[in-house]
Amino acid sequence: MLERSHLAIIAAVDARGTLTEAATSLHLSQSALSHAIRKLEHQLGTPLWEKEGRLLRLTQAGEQMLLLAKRLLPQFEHTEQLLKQFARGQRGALRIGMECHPCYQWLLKVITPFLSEWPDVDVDVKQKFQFGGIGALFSYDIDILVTPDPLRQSGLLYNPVFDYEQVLVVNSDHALAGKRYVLPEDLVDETLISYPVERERLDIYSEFLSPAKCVPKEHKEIEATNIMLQMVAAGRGVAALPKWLVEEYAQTMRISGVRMGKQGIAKQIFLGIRRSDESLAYLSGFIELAGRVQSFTK
Amino acid sequence: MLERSHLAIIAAVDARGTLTEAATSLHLSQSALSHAIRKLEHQLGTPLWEKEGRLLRLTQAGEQMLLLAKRLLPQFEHTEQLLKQFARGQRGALRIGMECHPCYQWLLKVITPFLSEWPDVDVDVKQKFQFGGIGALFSYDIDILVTPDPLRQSGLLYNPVFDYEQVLVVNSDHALAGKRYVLPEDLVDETLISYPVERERLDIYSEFLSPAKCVPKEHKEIEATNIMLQMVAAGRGVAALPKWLVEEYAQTMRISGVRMGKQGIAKQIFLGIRRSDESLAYLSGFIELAGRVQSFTK
DNA sequence: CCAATTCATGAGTATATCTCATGAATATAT
DNA sequence: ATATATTCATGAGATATACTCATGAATTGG
Repeated sequence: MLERSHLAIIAAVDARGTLTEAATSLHLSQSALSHAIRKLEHQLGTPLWEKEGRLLRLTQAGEQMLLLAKRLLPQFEHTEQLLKQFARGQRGALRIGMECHPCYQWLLKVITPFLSEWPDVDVDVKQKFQFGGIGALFSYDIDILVTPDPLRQSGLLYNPVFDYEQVLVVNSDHALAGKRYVLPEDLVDETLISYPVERERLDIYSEFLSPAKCVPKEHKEIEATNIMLQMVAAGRGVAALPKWLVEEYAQTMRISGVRMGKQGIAKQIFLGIRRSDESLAYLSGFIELAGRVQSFTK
Repeated sequence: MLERSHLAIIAAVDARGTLTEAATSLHLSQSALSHAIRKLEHQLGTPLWEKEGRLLRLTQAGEQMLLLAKRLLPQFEHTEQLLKQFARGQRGALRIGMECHPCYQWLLKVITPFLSEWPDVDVDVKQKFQFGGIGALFSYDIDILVTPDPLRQSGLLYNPVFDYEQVLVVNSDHALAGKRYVLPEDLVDETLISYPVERERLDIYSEFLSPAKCVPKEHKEIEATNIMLQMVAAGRGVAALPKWLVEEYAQTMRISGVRMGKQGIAKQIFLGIRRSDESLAYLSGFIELAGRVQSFTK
């Protein structure tokens, strides 16, 4: 069977002119090459070289093989380079899954430096999962999951990347705007605006309203953070969002954040990965970078 | 070093799904494959597969390698096919050199059946040689030499392919047209038309005129056989050509052939090849075919 | 929960490959 | 012309590689 080593031999002999020099360039003895050639020619049933004086000249069959060598050898080398980069974790595709709507703003701040620090790693962000974020991790649809719920499972690894407080966002002229904190009862006459996810996954219900058995007067769902805040600024409702996000928007919009409950709602964002990917350099690179960005936004 | 066998493995595993089936398809034991994979992954420094349940799934590095395999393996196979054809002598390029101008007509009759009998062999005909026909053979400019002069040399092999008589061609109304044979003296008032080669290589000089110390009144050189005969038919001169060729043209032109000297000039055409090419099937095929065509033209 | 199937592993063997020490043929220099 | 250096070829022995066999551990489907 024709092997890469055979292609290397024919290319080396062509490049160096003599068998002896080709041998040294391949870190082999001249004898080894001679034997290898003899064997190959015997297998193929046709000579690849003919002796001309004390040098060798390619036969037609040899020319064909040289053609193949010149075509294939660079491809072997290229892929070897690529695999070396994979081995060092320098190259790959990082598919990020999001289970935390407002985190998108934060994510962008991580992705920008990541892309320049890992120029050979492609990044993709996905937000919809058929079987939830963890399912997407296990089914290799994504490589890293941004989530506030670290559902510990064997095979997964969670890294906390930042803490924040979830606050109520209201119009700056709203009666609740100046308060130190709001109580569940304060919202029974309000219109609540949230991302379109199940209520069990909204902290304002699970950690604030539901324990007090309160519900808002109305509940609207809006996908885009920006629009959501436009609505709040227009006095059309209230929302629950990370404090840092609200503070950012507050510079250009008439909105304010108010603590929910006396203790406030403390949240934490985790990056989940498959344990088997733990050694991937660009993955740990991403997580490390995410930690740095946290302190920046604080 | 990445080898073809590695590409074969990754392709087989991809095609069959399991390592076990891939092993049998490669005529190897499952253990052999497992060892080979382990070693390769260790060399590369990166896993190519990850276990998923009891099956294997490709990593990103593995995907890259599979891509390479799907690209390169068919090329290996194609060239192997080609080399097999070379080995059987079914494929090649036959470069024919001509040292015999009128033989071109005859050669065409050989080439036509040859092309259909050896569909994978390309044919090329060359007529000009820097260092003569034999030099062209030795320098691999041509593979077969059509010549009337078999200059025996070690390393060359000559095969006679046909005998013919070189005759004088005259206009049918010429005074010499009806004669049994002409003598050198008959040509001293004639215009001789020949191919543009040195006189020593023209038989009409070396074997007919020169021994009798005769020269024609005039000597013109014309390259194309057809034009040469047009001139003869128009009574503008006489020429020396193979008898069979003259007889062919005589059917449509007013020309006749006349023997030169009482014995005539007997000629023989040889096909010369390099001894090292003796085993090339398509070469012996050509020579054999040339012999058959001879009897056809006789 | 058992039987079947998967891949992994260690040890021993077979095979292929390489090196060393030559030889024969050819080219180059004296 | 003859010596000398260089080429590729070859045989034998050493070394490294690859393969098989027997078995184990993990997973899956009935």
